Order: sequence, then C-alpha cells, then structure tokens
Amino acid sequence: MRRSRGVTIEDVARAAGVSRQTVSNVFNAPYRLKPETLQRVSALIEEMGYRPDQSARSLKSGTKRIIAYLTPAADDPANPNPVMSGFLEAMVTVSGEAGYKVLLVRPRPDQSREQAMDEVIASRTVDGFVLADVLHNDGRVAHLSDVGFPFVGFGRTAPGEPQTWVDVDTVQAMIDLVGLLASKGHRRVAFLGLESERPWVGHRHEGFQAGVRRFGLDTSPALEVVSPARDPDSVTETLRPLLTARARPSAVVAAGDWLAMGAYAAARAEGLSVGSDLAISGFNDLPVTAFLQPALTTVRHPLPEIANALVTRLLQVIGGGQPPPAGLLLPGTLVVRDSTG
Amino acid sequence: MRRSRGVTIEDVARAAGVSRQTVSNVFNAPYRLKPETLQRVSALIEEMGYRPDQSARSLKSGTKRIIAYLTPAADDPANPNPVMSGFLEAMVTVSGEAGYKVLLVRPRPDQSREQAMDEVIASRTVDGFVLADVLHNDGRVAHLSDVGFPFVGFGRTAPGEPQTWVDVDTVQAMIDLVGLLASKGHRRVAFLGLESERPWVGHRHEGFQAGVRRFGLDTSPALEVVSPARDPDSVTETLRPLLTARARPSAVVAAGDWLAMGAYAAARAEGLSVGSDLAISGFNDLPVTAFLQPALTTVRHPLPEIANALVTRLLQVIGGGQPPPAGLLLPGTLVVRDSTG
DNA sequence: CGCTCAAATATGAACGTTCATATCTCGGAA
DNA sequence: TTCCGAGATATGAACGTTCATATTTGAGCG
Repeated sequence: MRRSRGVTIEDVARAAGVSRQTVSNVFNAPYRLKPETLQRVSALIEEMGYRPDQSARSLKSGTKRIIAYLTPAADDPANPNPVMSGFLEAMVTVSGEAGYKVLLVRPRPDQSREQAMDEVIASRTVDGFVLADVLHNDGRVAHLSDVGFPFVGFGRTAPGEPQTWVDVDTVQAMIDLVGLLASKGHRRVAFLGLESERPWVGHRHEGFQAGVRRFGLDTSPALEVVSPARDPDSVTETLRPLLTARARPSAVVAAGDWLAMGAYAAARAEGLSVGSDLAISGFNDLPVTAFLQPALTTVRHPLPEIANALVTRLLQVIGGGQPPPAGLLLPGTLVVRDSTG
Repeated sequence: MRRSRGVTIEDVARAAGVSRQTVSNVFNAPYRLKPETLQRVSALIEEMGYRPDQSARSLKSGTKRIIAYLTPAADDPANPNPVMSGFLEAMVTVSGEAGYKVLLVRPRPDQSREQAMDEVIASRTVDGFVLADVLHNDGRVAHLSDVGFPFVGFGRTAPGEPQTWVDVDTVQAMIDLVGLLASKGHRRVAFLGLESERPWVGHRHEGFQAGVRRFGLDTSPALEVVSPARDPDSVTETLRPLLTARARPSAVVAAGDWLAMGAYAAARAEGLSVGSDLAISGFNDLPVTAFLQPALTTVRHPLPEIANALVTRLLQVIGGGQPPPAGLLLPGTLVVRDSTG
C-alpha cells in the first residue's frame, strides 16, 4: 500500500542510506556534500521523482519562492490591456528563471487593493509584490512601504516616496520619434493627446515638446490637440480642424496606438494617404500595429528588461538588502514601419 | 520585542482565552462554535489581523487553495493572444470568488510542459491545473490523466480521452453568423480560412458550411478560400481573385478577427466599401474590433462562463468527486456591429 | 438531585521540511 | 602511536496549522 501523499525526504534518505539533512543539502547546500554522495543521492532523487514539499519548506524556512502580481483592474473590461499582458508574460518568464513563480492576486469586489494585499501578507503566501501601473502618491506603494513588505513597481513614484520602481523612458523615446520625423523632413508635426489623468499621457506630451524644441520644428500650440476618447470617431473629430487647415501638419504623433488608429481613420476621411500624405506614429507597439495598413511606426516597451530589473530589485529587497536609492528608466525601442513613409 | 513572523493562532487563542482549535474553527467550522464565542474570537482575529499561515495550513491539511495555470507559449512572442489574456482574466476573477488563487506556471526553456507540471505536482504547490488551448491527443491531458492529478481544460479532447473540458460552441456561433447574413439578404457568402492545424480553424469552417446549407445559400467550394497567414498582405492576395470575379460574394466570413482585418484591406484595395459593398465578419471579439471602421461584427467568447464552468468542474474533481462524463459547449455571443451593414 | 448525552471546547500528535547543533570519519602533525 | 581538527554526515527540535480524540459544560429528564 502506497502512501497517498508523495515521496518525502525521509523516503529518499532511507533509500539512499543517508540522513534527511544530507538529502536536504542536495538542494540547499550541495557544496557541503562529498561529490560521490551528491552524485548518488541526486540520482536517487531523480529516480524517485522527489521534490521538497513547498508548504513544509515554506513553513520552516519562511521563504515562499512566489511573487504576487496585483492584477490591475482593466481600464475597460472589454479591452484587456495588451501592454500589461505582455508585461505579465515577461514577469513570468524572468521570475521563472530566478526560481520564482507568479501568483495572481485580485481584490474581491468587497475589498480594496490594500486589503487584498494585507490578506496575502498576513497569510504568508508570497515573498513580495509586483505592482503594475504605479503612479505618484499610489496608495499601494504607501501601504506596502508602511507595513514594510517587499515590493517593486512598473511605473513611477514621487520623489519623496520609495524608489523601488522601473519605467520606460517615455520622454527619450518621444524625442527619438520626433527626431526620426525631423530627419525625414517634417517641420510641422502635430501631437495627438488623450484627455486622461494617466501619467504616461503627460510624459508623452512632454517628450513630444522636448523633441520639437530639440529639432527646431514648429512649436505652435495649435499643433497639439487632445481627444476626449480613444475611439476613431472621437479622434477623427479632434483631428479634422487640423487636417483641413490651410497649413496642415505633415505628421501626427499620437500618444498611443489606439489613437494612432483613429488618426488613420481621420486621414482617410480627408482623403489623405497615410505614410505619404500624412505620417503617423503611435506608442506601445500593440499587436494590432503590424496588422494595420500601412503598418504603424511606434515605440516598443522594453518589457523583458523591465521585468528583469524589477525581479532583480525585488529579490534584493526580499534578501534583506537596501532598497534601491533611485528608480530606473529603461529605453524604449523605436519600431519604424511604413506609416512614417 | 515583537516576533519577526506574524500573528499566530496561538497568539489569538491566548488573547481570547480559548484553545487553538477554537480559533481554527472560526475559519473552518464556525457552526461548531457557540455564537457568542464565534463573535468574540472573530472580533479579536480582525483586531489582531490574524490570518492562518498558508504554508502551515497546506502542510497539515493537504489543500493549497491554489490553481495552476499552465501558460501557453504565445503563438508569436510579438503577438500575445488577447483571447487567452481575457481568459486568464476571467479565471482569476472566478477562482478568486471561489477562494482560490491562480499560480502561473511556465516550463523553463530546458523543460517540456509535462516536466514542468511534474515539478509542480511533486512539490505539492497546487491543487489542480487549468490548461488552455487543449486539443485532441494533447500530451498534457494524457499526462495529468496518467498521474491522476486534477485538471480541466479550455478546448476539446478526443472522445476516448478524459472529458474534463469546456469550450465555445463555435459551430453554432458560425451558424448564427451565417443566419444573420442570410437574413440581410446575402446569398453568396465567402469563407476566409487560415492554413493552420489549430482545431478551431476546422470548427469555424465546419460551422460556416453548416450555416450555408441550413440557410440555403450558395455552397460553391470556390467561395471558400484559405490564407497562408493572417497578415493583411497575405489575406489581400488570397481574396483578390474572389473579389474581382464576375460574380463576387457580397459577404466574407473570416475565421478570425485578424483575418477580417485583412479582408478590410482587401476590400479597400478593390475600392469596395466595407459594410455596404461587402459585409465582413470576424471571430474572437479582440479589442481591436471596436476600433475598426466600420466596427467589426464578430463572435465573443463566453469567457466568464467558461471560467466559471471550468473552476466548478475542477473543484469537483479536487474534492474527490467523479470527473464530468462529458465536455461542455457554451454559446458564443454574436456581436453585431457595422461591418455587416 | 443525580445522570445522561449532545454540544462546546481542549489537547497531543502529526504534516515534511530546515535550522542549530551534535557526532562521526579520517588524514596529518606532534 | 596518539591526538587534533576540519570536512562530512546525523539528530532533535521547531515552524504553525489541522486532525483525531479527549475532556468539559450544561440542559433535559426521570
């Protein structure tokens, strides 16, 4: 009669004629074992299919080898955010390589995000948190910082707050983008923004302005417009005055890919050919960009690098090290396609 | 001096002047306690912020309250699959409501999916698996079934295999879609397929054919074309002969939304107006569909219902119940937008 | 008034590890 | 030859729960 649970360290120890500790050392301190013993016990572990019971290991050692990902509420339930699923994808890969798994945590309808975090912390289920879409004065940051639980975030905190964040250098990417357009001879470049509090909207605007100044392009405020929403109709409405003006811009830098798609529609509505009559660029490199005609020039987030930096920093904090003194900005990648001629 | 770990059951018991078991019962068998005691201890638990240590609980009871989601390798790393991220989203929500959390498991580069699962099983980290994109003769299904570990899948298995799956009733959805077109007077409807082994491609084709027969439309095989890839250029190439033919179809039913986007491009290339000159439909209801002009008529997967059925079935199997005798097909939702006139 | 029995609560053991420490082994120096 | 000490391995305790079982409590009955 076999036990219903799995193979235990005791089983392996008995089979190998060694003690539990020796088997434990195969996983936790192989250097302590005589090479010959290591070899022999390892083989037996493999053969018997033994893995340490995570619960027992966690209970005794206090380390879970699990990172919690606080799932962001989707902007709009019908529109899952592809940047964030790409980020999660990268997080899983990178933390997997570091020997950590990712646990998805979503606050129940009756809970605040902070309460959900408290529950996970109190039940000692994970070693740390990864937050997405972190912004200045983020309640989650304040809370985790207060209770002293390890965390890192994708986004940015304010200067006085903990600096355990990593983000894309949006401003620099926008400057590069404007530089690309300038190099193609564009002098009147419009910026298509979005009416939103999200910090990245501001960063993209800021980067655009910096780029325009840097490359000596037309800085007329009339070239900067803000759409109330991302749908093509709103964008078309927003851009119409600009595109029908006497001196229309030769390029539109949109604050995001969806907005850029709207700009395509606006261009078509005015009989302008995207790429030749009007250059258009986006931001985010959503899956859709490659399916547009012409394909959209955009900026790709360095998601693997961001995930890597976050995991590295988080493990550092978990390990009891000093939290990083400053946030980290990583460069985005300009993906040049046909929409910019 | 406070202990570095958290509040334990012992702490609460002492503070309340009761035994550990009584505190434990507050969570696991409240009906056993005198209402007065329950009340008093609950209040103290709340006040002290006590939560049972998951590791200790798991170790003793054997139940982890965690479901593993074996993350599917993205078709193309640059194109995360939005249907699957929507599915994961739904899984997190539904399992959260059932008191379970979702752990993401990805095989390391040196591992097969089966090896990754074995590792998770042997380390007793989760109670069961959810598989996405399950197909006939799926190695994961065979393996989990062999080792007798609880699992369910989104997709379909072959008749002889375990029937713990849930899927969309693709055929019925396609019939509905063809019915919609028939009701609008279309008689020559084309099917735009994709060169792929994926089972859903076949189901969509099958459903299309059933619909065409059912509604007495033109069944000419010439109306069924297959694109070698999903990009707009390939699709345009594939559709050109059909759209320039003497008797061109008045509608195109695409096997997926990306293909439908390609059909938009093909229509434009021939100077046809989508919606009026040529009706086009897709499948999946990707985020992009609402941003197209005209917005795309498509089929939405019943992701919350699928997740719900899967979790229900999985918990049943975990609880030691009989595995479901048959798979479950859930109806998709026709999302009628302007691309079908 | 004492007894019975169910309801309510308490106790000791066990889950499978790792930690802290103890013991063993064996080559080399005195 | 004896002893030392470092390297290698072994042992008992502890992590914080829940399980199985034991004990207490108190209402109802003869």
